[in-house]
Amino acid sequence: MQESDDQSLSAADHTHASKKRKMGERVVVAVKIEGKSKKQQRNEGPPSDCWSWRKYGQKPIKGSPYPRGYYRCSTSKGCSAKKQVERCKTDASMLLITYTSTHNHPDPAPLSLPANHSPIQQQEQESETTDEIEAPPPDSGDRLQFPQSPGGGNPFEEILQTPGARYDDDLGCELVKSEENDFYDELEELPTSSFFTAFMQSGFCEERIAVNLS
DNA sequence: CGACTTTGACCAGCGC
DNA sequence: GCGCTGGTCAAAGTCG
Repeated sequence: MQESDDQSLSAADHTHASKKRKMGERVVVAVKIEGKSKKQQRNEGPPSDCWSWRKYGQKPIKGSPYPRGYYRCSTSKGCSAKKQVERCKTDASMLLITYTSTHNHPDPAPLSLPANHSPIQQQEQESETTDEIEAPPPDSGDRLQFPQSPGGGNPFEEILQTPGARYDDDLGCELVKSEENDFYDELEELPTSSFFTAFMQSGFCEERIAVNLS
């Protein structure tokens, strides 16, 4: 379904290249979500970032109770941008979004957050809890609540410019806590890669924390 | 009807 | 070299 024709060219090309653990640049973003009803899990997903994403796979990840969802940019046909969404194993209300590759097309639309960003709507905390946590669906809504950056500035920059910065403080997510944290340890390093900056400029409009894995 | 999600299978990288 | 694991493919089903 996905790569057909024109795309299969590049796809076939980067299918090999991008297959497994060799993804070049990645940006990991930690996002806290408040509403966790099933409804929200279904209709809302990872923070909407201006682009539309299409899910193309989901896999249970070893060491994590939650599956990881694989999304591909569907905004533009030939776009190779992808992202992986998984829940923080220590805090189901945290989403870890890993962006790989860059969009090879301009912003889909002004997408303005303010417009359709009905702020913090997650009053909808039904009684259904996280019993069935599944990989969050692609972004479509904005009912996710993102932590405010302490400085009121760009959360990315916050981290980028704060070498020892950890996002758990602001998010209330104890990401760094025990021996399992080698995973998160990797997340703290934030080399300002060109990819990252490009990424930032390309329409990243939610408040979230980004971490860069290298 | 088109776009998207779900799900199982396949393939390739990595560690032992 | 083998097995494990992660990432992708592709068919079928669902939804608007």
